[in-house]
Amino acid sequence: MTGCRIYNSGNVTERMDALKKPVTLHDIAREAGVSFNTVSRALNDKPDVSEETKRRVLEVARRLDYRPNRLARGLRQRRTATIGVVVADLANPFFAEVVEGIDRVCTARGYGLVLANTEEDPARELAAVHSLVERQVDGVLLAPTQRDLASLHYLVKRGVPFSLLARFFKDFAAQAVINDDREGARLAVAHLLSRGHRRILFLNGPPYNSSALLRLEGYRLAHAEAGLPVDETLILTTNARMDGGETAVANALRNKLSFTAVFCFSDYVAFGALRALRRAGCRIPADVAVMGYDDVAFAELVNPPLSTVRIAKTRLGATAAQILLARIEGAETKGGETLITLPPELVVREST
Amino acid sequence: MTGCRIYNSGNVTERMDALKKPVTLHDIAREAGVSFNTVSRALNDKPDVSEETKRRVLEVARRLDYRPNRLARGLRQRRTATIGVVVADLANPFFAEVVEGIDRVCTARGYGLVLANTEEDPARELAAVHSLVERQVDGVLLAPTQRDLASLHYLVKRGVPFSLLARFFKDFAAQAVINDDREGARLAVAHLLSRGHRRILFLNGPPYNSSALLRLEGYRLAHAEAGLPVDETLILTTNARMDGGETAVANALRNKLSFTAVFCFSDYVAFGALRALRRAGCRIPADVAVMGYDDVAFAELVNPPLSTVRIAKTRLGATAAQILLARIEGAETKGGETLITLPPELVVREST
DNA sequence: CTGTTAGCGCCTTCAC
DNA sequence: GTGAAGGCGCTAACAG
Repeated sequence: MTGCRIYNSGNVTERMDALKKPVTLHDIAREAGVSFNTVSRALNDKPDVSEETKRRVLEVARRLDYRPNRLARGLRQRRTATIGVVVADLANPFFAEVVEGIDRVCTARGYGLVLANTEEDPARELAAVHSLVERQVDGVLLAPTQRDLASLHYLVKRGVPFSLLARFFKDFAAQAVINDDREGARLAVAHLLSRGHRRILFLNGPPYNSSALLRLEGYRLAHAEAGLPVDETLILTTNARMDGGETAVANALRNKLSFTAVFCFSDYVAFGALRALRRAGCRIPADVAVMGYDDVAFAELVNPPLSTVRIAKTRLGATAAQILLARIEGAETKGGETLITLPPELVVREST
Repeated sequence: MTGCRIYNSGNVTERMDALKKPVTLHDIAREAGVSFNTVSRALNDKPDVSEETKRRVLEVARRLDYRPNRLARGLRQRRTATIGVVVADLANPFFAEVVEGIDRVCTARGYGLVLANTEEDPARELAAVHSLVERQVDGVLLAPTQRDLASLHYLVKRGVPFSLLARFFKDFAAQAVINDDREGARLAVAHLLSRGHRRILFLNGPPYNSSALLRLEGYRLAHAEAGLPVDETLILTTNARMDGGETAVANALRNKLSFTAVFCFSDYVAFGALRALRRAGCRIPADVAVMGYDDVAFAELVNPPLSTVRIAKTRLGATAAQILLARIEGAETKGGETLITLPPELVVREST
């Protein structure tokens, strides 16, 4: 609080201006005895300025603790060194880890992050994108709800570069970093089948979600490869949250659906499924086996440790950030599609 | 991609300007046949403008899909309708849930969030605060590393309102929303003592952390109330992450430290402890009981379900956001200290 | 009720 | 090498 106190001795006005207007280029210019844009050049390390004045300017700037106003700079330069990140649900550790990867590369390269949450609501997604564009972010990283293309259309219309996180569109060319969901699901289901399971409940995500679609293909493929039929009644749609898994399993149980294993859209969903199963007195994996997807940090800690499919989550985020920054800093116009697919990895623990 | 395609028919320049400069007040003004600040007034719903022109302006704005440039607005108004959030670790579900609470009230009141991660590194904390101030955020919500006061001093010097999340300083007056850590720890340890445990390993956080300090007091208090001595060798310091709990327990076991229960600084730490214990073949709670703190969503899912102390996490975040916004929108200068303490709640599950 | 004027703080172009 | 204008897009004063 020392900086707040107003001393009677000395120049009171001097003392107070810590609270008032921040120091600007003009203040430095006056103090250093040069014009205010010489200061600008010195601070930005531009060529046309003598070593001597540059030194003096930097010294004064440091003494006055100058901080550039990024709004002004952004307004002038048309770039803000910030990127917008739109995810579905921060409470889901999957996204938290993806954001960590994003944060790592962005911070390292001097970019700030503006975060927004959609809760899988397309209206919130569009609102978030609008808000980010209004804030003049240099680019957007987005896990789209996929209910519609409104937010993406808006981004291309405004010429804002973006990359998709973990999801992509078949009929809309865009950069995206995804996981090989079809293969991951195939691995998971093949594992379950190899353990002798024949009735595998599939708690999938919503059909407009590209991961859900591909994982369904993987589910079918694994069955086909084993020469086994698929019972369509075992394929359920859930929201991608814990409560989704919980209610889906509770319903399945109540409806006397018969199954010996459940494959979940995500670990997060699987956690809910575990809870419902446990509550119903099922032993895992003796009565029913459970598989998740993502390999979130907590997957190995739950009871029993969850078998799952690992996605390199921080790498996914980091990669998406890298290709986005490359596009931002390279040729602005180089739109085009780049689909980077990360390999999934089967992780067998004790729930299967 | 439709908006991207350039048609040969029609006015090509017209078609392309979707990619070029965004529409501004001037564009609307020209189109609507009024002056550009009449547009401003109409859009901001200012009193001095006729219903008729307002209607027309709004119509044109909507047709052109106008979005205000928030940099320009912020520069002019000296407020940006964004608040900065600085947390220690997004991978820790505790912070993820706190941020959810913050997000909820901020989004509802039209504020955006700029997020930064410190990883408990004071240098990163200071850098984050600098960056936020440069971006002219209207206020900051901060979980300080507490290693020093540099970032807080900077905020008061610049006159940026802020509130502290979950931590506070004894010798530095500031708004903060915290949990009653002393009481929470007392409840937890009393519970353990009542179960007959006499040698309770305490995996505390670092001593500069206010929660760690108070929880230590609670630990001692519970012992005192029971008329029991405290064995100082049972009090360990860990970083506040999963790996901290894991290595601390591993070391304790290797050093043949004798204990029948372990009380952890957080659920996150407890998860690590569980892992180490399990690896060493300990049965929980038969061989050693484990308690966490926070009651994170996953606490009830781990093996065995974790006894812990509940903090109202989203409420903590939401409350902090509310008092911050109140200060921002109310009298700017009303600094002062407000310490809001949320009550903890003992949650007994199967790990004790 | 509406238009004109003047910046917010910074960077860029163009003179000197 | 340095300084003097001009303007990014917007809002807030003051005229009319």
